[in-house]
Amino acid sequence: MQAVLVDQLRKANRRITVQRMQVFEGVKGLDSHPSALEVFEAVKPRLPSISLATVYRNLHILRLEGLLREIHCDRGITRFDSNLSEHYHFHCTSCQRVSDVPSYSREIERSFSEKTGLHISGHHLTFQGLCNDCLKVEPSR
Amino acid sequence: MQAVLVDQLRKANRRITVQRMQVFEGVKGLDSHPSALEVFEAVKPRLPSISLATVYRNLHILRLEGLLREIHCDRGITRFDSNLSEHYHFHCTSCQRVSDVPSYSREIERSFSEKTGLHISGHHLTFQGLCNDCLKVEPSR
DNA sequence: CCCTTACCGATAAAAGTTCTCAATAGCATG
DNA sequence: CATGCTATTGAGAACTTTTATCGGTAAGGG
Ligand SMILES: [Zn+2]
Ligand SMILES: [Zn+2]
Ligand SMILES: [Zn+2]
Ligand SMILES: [Zn+2]
Repeated sequence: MQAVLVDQLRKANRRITVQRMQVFEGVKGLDSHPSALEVFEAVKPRLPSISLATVYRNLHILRLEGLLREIHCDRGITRFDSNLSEHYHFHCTSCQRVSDVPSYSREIERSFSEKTGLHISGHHLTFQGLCNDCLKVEPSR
Repeated sequence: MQAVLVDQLRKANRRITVQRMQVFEGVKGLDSHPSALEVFEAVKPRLPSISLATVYRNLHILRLEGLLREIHCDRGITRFDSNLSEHYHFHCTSCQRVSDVPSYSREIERSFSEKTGLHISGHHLTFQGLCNDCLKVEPSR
C-alpha cells in the first residue's frame, strides 16, 4: 500500500520514516484540509513522541515532492490537501471547514491566458458560504 | 475628496485621523495588494511617528467597515485590496506581486449553488503564473 | 473652549512557522 | 548481519505575522 508515495520518496532520495508516513496519513485521514496543528494532533495519539517541528518539516517535504498541496483560505493559516486531482473548494466562513468541490475547468485558464498573454501555471477557485451544519445554527445572514 | 470614505467612517462612529487616512491612501497607492508591513513602510515617510500597531488596527477597521478587502495568496500573509468592485487576481509565484484581473462571473456562483444546494456568499478566483518581468529573468519552467 | 472617549505609540504577548543542533535511525554496501 | 554514511528526529530557541494592553493624546460634539 502507498506504493506511489514510497516510490516517489525513494526517487527523491527521501527516507521512509514512521513520522513521514503518519503525517501523510494524518492529512489523508482528515478530509477537512487540516492545518499543521490539526495534523499534529491527529498523529500524536499514534505516535506520542512526535514533535510539531517534524510535522511542519514533513508537510513541507511532501508538498515539495508533489504529494500534498497547500491552500490558503483563512488569515494566516496554511491548510493541506491530499487530493491531488484538479478540483475547487468550498470554505464555510463560520466553522472554517474546507470541503472539495469536484469540478474543474481548464478552459478558464486558456481563456485568461489568451486574453492577457500571460504565462499561467494554475488557478484556484474557492466558494465562500455557510455549510448546512452552520446554516441550521445561525440562520441569520 | 474621499467623501464616501469619510461619510462611511462618520456613520460608523469612527474618527477621521491622519493615520487612518494615510493607511487607506497607502493601500490605494500601492496597486500591488500590499501586506500590512508594506503599507507601514509606504506610510512611514509621510508620517514617521506612526506605529505598526496603528497600521494593523486601521487595516482591520477599514475592512470591518467594508472600505478595504482582504486576500490570501501566500502562506501566512494577509494582503489588502482597495478595489471594491468584483474582480479576480493574478498572483506571480516568483515576485509574489498580485494584480487585478478585471473580469467576474456571478454565473459561477449561481451554477454551483444550484448544483449543491449550498448557501453561497461569494467566490475568489486566483490565477498563478509568472508575470512578464519574472518571465524575462527566469525563462525556466 | 471643554469634555468625553475613540484613537495613538510603545511594547508585550500570542499564534504560526522555521531554524539549530546533538542524537538517532534509514538503508546501501559488503 | 554488521558497518558507515547521512537524512531525519525531538526539543527548544528564534523568527514572522498579528493582536492585546495601557497610559497618554487628540477628534469632534456641545
Ligand atoms: Zn460550517
Ligand atoms: Zn481539496
Ligand atoms: Zn513576477
Ligand atoms: Zn484586487
